[in-house]
Amino acid sequence: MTEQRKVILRVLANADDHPDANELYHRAYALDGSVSLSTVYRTLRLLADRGAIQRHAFEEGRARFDNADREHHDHLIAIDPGQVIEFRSEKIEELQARVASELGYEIVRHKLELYVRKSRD
Amino acid sequence: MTEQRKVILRVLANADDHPDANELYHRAYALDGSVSLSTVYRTLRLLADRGAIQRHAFEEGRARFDNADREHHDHLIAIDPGQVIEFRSEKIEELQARVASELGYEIVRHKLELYVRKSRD
DNA sequence: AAGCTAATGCGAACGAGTTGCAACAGTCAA
DNA sequence: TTGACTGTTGCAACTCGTTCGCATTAGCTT
Repeated sequence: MTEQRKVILRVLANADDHPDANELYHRAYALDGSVSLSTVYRTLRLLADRGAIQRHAFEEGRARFDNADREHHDHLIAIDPGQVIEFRSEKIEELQARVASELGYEIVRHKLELYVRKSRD
Repeated sequence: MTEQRKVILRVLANADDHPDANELYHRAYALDGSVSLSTVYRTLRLLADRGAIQRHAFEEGRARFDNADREHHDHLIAIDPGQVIEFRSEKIEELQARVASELGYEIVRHKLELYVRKSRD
């Protein structure tokens, strides 16, 4: 367990938003100037492969990350300011499982993303 | 309306799977050797911007396309053979709208992907 | 302290997608 | 039919996020 990994893990643990690799690199670099972007990518890949963190591929191209120790949630993505909000609907989860099972499948994982804008009223 | 665009449109119209840009390029090239990859990308972007076709960003990185003249549907993706099945659940659509509106948003578009495997029973 | 392995930083390479530019095709008016 | 104007094309060079090769270094073990 190297110093760089410790720093990256600390940054991840303290992140309550959904930072991308570059953002994580900058936060880690601020704590320890010996962290490189390659190491951030390598560590993220390692952790995601082991299921220790969650990798999200939203539509913007780059990947975003969050801790996987929390319970499953879906994402509501505001398109103008690029904000990401988490939510969870038991009913939707149930219905998804039903749809899959009616077609003869069981769900391994799923992704529900609502791209939204503030409703004006 | 140039010859190249006609060919690309024809290929898109005949595609009942979800091909990516490169696959579409090869299919178009087979019909007309004067089609280039740039033009495929440019045409896809044009059509997607106008809503004439649908761009899907699944987890593999590259984008896949299908005709948008059909009604909205979500995707059920079998992970071992890589098959993509379309479905639609009115109830899920409703619940999504409710979740968003409770948080003060309205849905612009959404994406629901169920990654599944055949259920053994 | 020595030695071995695994992790690091750097820069170069990757793949999907975009873009600048000069050449070209379509369309329309005369 | 010609010419001219506008939009589209192919090519190569580029971007951006991410990965990789490699020589160097850090972290454990004895």
